[in-house]
Amino acid sequence: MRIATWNVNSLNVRMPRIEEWFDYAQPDVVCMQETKLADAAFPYMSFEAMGYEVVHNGNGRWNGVAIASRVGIDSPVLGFGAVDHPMFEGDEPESRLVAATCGGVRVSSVYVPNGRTLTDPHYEYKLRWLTALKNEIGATSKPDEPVVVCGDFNIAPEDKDVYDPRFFKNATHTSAKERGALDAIKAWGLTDAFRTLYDDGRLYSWWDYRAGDFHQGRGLRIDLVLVSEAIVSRIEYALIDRFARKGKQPSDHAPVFVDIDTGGLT
DNA sequence: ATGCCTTATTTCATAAGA
Repeated sequence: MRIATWNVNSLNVRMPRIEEWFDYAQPDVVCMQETKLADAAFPYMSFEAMGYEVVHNGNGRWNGVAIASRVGIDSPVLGFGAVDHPMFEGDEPESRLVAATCGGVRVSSVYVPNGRTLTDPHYEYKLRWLTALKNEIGATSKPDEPVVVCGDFNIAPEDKDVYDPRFFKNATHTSAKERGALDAIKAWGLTDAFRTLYDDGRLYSWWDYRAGDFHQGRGLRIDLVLVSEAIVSRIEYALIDRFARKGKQPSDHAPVFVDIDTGGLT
């Protein structure tokens, strides 16, 4: 089973690139983030035409997460179901989490809040959100089950996941508290699947649109596929597909996918 | 080894992204 995560940065704008990518990458499950759509506006028929079912959690202009699957979508849950969602400024809950069982694997598509700066209220919100995610996973799954939590974490796990650690020292996406919150999620029983196959730096999943950052190798690895132990032993291949970051109207994120042998899981 | 910000909306300006 090929499972991917991709921050598409507007599904409307990206649909041609998404259809291109589905066609040549042939993913079985794709977790998308930043669809920037309300549920009613989601182009379900376009995905059906490609052979995918979709569950989407979106309420409009910002955020929005989805799971597209051609191996089934069972028991979908939109947002935080098992624990109170982390409210921010009294607003409606933001659309940053959706989960479903696909091909015998419990899959979550997550879009972790950006945090903005270390002194911005959104930074504390980001930390609260990560704690809520950890609690949600713990309340809905067991570590010995096949679990995949993937998405845009807005955290670079290590300095080698950052093009210039000096620039990002004590900054959002790299701070000790953020990495600690990610480590707490991993400590439940999840492993960064990409890092089981690749040790090198400069393997980024996001590059700023500005200043030719992509072409000059200035990026961050912030899109992660976290997998439980039952999945780690089944990893066959993984890749960050930089091709999808090139060309006409790309997202600023590249898709990341992991191939796992699901024989016997379903 | 590719092309020098992009997106949506409360649109000709602003907020957000990471």
